[in-house]
Parts: sequence; structure tokens; C-alpha cells
Amino acid sequence: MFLSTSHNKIDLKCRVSIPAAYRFFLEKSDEQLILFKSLQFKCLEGTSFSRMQRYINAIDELDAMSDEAFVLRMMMADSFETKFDASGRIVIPETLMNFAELSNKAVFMGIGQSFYIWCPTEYEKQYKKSQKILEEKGPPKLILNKKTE
Amino acid sequence: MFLSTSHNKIDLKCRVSIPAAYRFFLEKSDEQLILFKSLQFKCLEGTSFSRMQRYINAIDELDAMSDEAFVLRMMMADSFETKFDASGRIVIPETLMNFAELSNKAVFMGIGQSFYIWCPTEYEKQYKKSQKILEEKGPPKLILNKKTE
DNA sequence: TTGACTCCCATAAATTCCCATGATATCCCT
DNA sequence: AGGGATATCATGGGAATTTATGGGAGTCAA
Repeated sequence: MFLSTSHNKIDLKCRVSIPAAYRFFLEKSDEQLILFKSLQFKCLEGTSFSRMQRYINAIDELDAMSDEAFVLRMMMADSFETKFDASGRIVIPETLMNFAELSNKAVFMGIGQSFYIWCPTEYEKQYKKSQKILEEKGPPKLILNKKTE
Repeated sequence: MFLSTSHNKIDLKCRVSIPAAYRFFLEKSDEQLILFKSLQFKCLEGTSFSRMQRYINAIDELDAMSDEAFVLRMMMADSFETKFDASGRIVIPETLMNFAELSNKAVFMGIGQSFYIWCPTEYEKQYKKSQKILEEKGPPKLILNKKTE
């Protein structure tokens, strides 16, 4: 699982250390790391290769001309297979740096099956937003034992 | 898998470098690269030989006299088996250059099981279109229902 | 012999690999 | 529990390799 948050530095070669805990999770399950543009936020998302594979397979099952297939194909085009160097860093591709407006700091935010990479200001913004929603609406009702149809 | 996007140059001999990541994927699985005219867009599509084989088999499943079978057979006729030179380039056949209106730049766009080759202007157009769909309709339901099996 | 295509070599830029360091956390022994 | 030794993590920088690309020599066919 990808959990917890950490603030790491991006150097001039666009390298960042992947938090050790995330790395262990990937290495243990012998998975490649895929980075892509989030479809919902101005941030990057990281996940395992096999999880990404599910979306790839889904493309074949959709009508090739549908809007959904269109968006999914674009998502693949904006995805990168990355691998760590000996000290656990990856290089963030330039297009992804630009998309998430990253420069020299990255906030890693684990959300279970995947994690986000934010630029610090955007992260702050989203964090505050979530706090505000929590205050106004109270904690969300969770159904933990949902049956998987 | 074919992922990520890259902009490569086409030289006077119609040679282009296949992005290294694509090459590795093909070499690792010991596959030939097949190039053909996209049935949906004004671009070329590249895929592995074994995936092309699946298209061929699909034809047999169709009514041999149907329009669909007819179109698919035509597609086969416009398909080329290509191989890289020592530095990872292929030569794009003239008919394919013309079809996709390629001249001196090619945009490689990985979409999972295959990849597209666009001329830059057409690529821009398609990319913007996908952004627009995403804005208007939001992410595909598939993405939102992240089942955590 | 001319044109088209393939193979081979050259190179600049980008990328990856490798080693070094400081900071922090962990262990271990008394 | 103290405190030093040891591992681990995040980070920096330079060397070595790879990638993308250009150009030329050799080859084959008409």
C-alpha cells in the first residue's frame, strides 16, 4: 500500500527520491512504477504496472470511437514507465514536470493503490480544501464491507 | 507496453528513431513491428506481429462477404512488416508517409497495446480534443470506480 | 549507370550509472 | 537508560553509456 506523506527535493536533473516505504511495496510485489497525469487534479499519479494494465485492457473492450476510449488512450500517451536508480530515485519526465508545475519540491501523498505527486502550493490548497469540507460536512460515511458486485 | 509520447525527426530517407522504450518492449517479447494505416484517424498505427495476427484471425470470424471483412482485408494490404537498423530506426514506406501527411516530424504516442504516429499538427488537434472531452465529461467511470480487489 | 535501399560509422545531447556525503534513525552493549 | 557504532535515507555531482540523428560507402536491381 502507498500511505503517508513526504516532502522530497527535486534536483536539477529532475530526480526525486521515492519514499522508501513506497519502494518496498513495489519491490516486494516486483512491480514497475508508472507515472501519469492525474485526470482529476493538477498533479501526477504513480501506480503499479499491473494496475495500469487494467486500464489498457479496458480500452480494447470499449467502442474504439467512444469518448471514454479517447480519453483513456490519451492517458496512456501521458504515462511513463519509470525505474529507480541505485539510491531509489526516479527521473520525472519533462512533460509531467510541466503539467504538475513541479520545480524543486515534490509532495508525495499515498492514497492506497496509488500515490499523488504535488507541487507544494497545490498540495496546500487541496489539503486546506479537504479540511474545510470536513468541517462543514463532517466525516464521510464509509461502507467498509461493500460487496464487490 | 507502449506508453508515453515522443517527438522524433524524420530524415530525408524517411527514417525515424523508434523510441527506445518501444524497441525494448518489442525486442523483449521477440516481436516484429507492424505498421499500418489507422482505421480511425489520419495517422499510422504500430503494433506487434502477434497482435496483428489477432486482427487477421478476427477476419475469419466475420462473414467473409461483409463490409467489415472487406475493410479489414484492405487494412492488411496496407500493412508493412518493418525492422530497425543498428541504431533503432525504421523506414516509413512512402504510401504511409502520404497517408498520415508526414514530412519531417513524427509524434509517437503510446496507447498500450499499440502506438500511433502522427504529424505534429494532427497530433495537437487530437490532444486538444481529448482535453476538451475530459473537461466536459470528466474522467471515464472506469477510473472513478477504482475497485481495490 | 542511375536510383533506391541497406549497412556502417560519427557525434552531440540526453540519460543512466556510480560513488560520495550529511542527516536521521536504529541497533547494541554495558 | 546512555551513548556510541551502524545502517538507512535523501541528496549531490561527475563519469560512462545510450539515444537520436546526420552522412557516406557499399549493394542490388532495372
